[in-house]
Amino acid sequence: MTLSALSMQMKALEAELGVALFDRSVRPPKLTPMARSVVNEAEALLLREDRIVELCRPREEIVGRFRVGFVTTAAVRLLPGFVKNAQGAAPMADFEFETGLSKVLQDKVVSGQLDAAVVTDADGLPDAVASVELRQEPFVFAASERLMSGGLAGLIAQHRFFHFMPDTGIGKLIAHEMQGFARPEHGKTVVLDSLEAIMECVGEGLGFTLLPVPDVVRLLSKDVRMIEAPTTRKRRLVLIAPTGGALAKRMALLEALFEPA
Amino acid sequence: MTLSALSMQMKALEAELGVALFDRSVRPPKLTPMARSVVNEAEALLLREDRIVELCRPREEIVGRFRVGFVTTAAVRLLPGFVKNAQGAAPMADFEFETGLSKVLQDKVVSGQLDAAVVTDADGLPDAVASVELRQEPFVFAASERLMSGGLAGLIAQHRFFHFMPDTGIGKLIAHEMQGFARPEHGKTVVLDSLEAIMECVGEGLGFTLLPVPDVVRLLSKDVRMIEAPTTRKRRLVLIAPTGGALAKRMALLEALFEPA
DNA sequence: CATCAAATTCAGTTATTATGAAGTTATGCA
DNA sequence: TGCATAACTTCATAATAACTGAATTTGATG
Repeated sequence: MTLSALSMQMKALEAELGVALFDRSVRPPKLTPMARSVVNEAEALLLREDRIVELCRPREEIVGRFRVGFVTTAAVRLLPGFVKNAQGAAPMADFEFETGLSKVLQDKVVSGQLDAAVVTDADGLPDAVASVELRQEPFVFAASERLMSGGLAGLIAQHRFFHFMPDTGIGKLIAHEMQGFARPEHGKTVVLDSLEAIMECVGEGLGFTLLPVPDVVRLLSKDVRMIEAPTTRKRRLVLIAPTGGALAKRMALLEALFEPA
Repeated sequence: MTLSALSMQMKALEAELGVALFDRSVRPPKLTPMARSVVNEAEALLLREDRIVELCRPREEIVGRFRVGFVTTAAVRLLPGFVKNAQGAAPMADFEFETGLSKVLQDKVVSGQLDAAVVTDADGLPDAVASVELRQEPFVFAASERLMSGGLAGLIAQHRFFHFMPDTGIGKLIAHEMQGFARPEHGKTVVLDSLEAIMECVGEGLGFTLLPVPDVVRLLSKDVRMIEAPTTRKRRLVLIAPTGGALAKRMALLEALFEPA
């Protein structure tokens, strides 16, 4: 850079900021106290600018701000561990989270509103998303010990059934399994959208339910016993991302963030 | 800004950073996760840029990074209060400090290496500096009670004199005063460059000294008594700044930072 | 698959920034 | 103190970067 160009820039900056930055009564011109403050700030500014370039340097690590969805029933158990793992294994990445139903999250992944989501894979995934399986969770019947005297068949035939939302991922699997059992016609099924509420009712001896093991275990109260479901497909928790998207190639890295501590 | 110009800037930024920022397979193009991170950083960057402009906005307050000198013998007492006051009354300013002899600091103010300094005004100040008086400190004789029996005249005539550096601001005033007293020819004067050491010796009963009141008081040990000096000029602590400099007009604001809490 | 709107590319223009020569101004030495 | 010198600034001009509008390509919609 020419001295003349520098001089013009100096003048221009003084005009722009509206303050005297240089004391030209001496040679070489010296910085005013105000200018020293400006330099201070400016150096910090340039350092931050470098951080953007640094951020974009190619590396074997997840970098970016990702929007990740968690199906409500899994968020409680998977999200805390994810945040913790991300802190250590993906410090250059940050995440925005939202929870919702599997179907909703899946649509948002397809439409690009989410970069990835953890959903229940009940009836297959569209081609538009790539997926990896995170967990397989078997279903169990759960009921108070007092209702168990008639065995599984008696339990199902005689007591109230607490059914988690039949139109959700988990719910569809539950409904499917229940078709194999004879059930009284009316008034014996209660649909609820809260795992916590279901398990509370079960704990009170108000009936039985059929849910994935980890949820039952997490919300278990004393006197409640579990009976393995004989035929049900397991609940598959899968991580999905748009096919061909940047994340689809990084799936393994992202998947690692879901490992139990 | 035209859409075409925007498009070109988008492409240029991607080339500069070497990463894909936009997913152009959809309309409107959407940000990649990496781009969202970049946006995050960039917004913070712009905010900091505004801070520089804000810094330069004219206001009735001291703004800038100032280099201030404190004469060594005053730094102990004045600097802590100054820092404290500055925190409250001049939050937009910051300061670099150095300590040294009055003469050295004064030269640095004249040459512009310092923006201001607190010095002892022993024999007048050059035209090149503006000044305000911060403190007037009378001199006192100090000696152990045991040496006081012969009064001031006896003290001076018979005991060892601890003389603070005669070539400094304070030292010159001390030397001037001592000319009015008859002193034994040889071996009775010890020159020291440390107020602390002098007062320690005086405390041990090894002789007497003549120093500004605040320093004596600060370092007083038991058994040491003070006698007011009869004729001495007081020590003047003055704040100086280059004449015509930016600070010379703001002297009153700066002076306020030296007010006792 | 055709159509339309949206985004990009390209060529030309304008605005910004840099250069080199000429003119000022502080500094140092007689 | 005054003159010579080097340092800085100013000005005219050249180089570069950014912008605009028309033409083209490309994703979205029926």
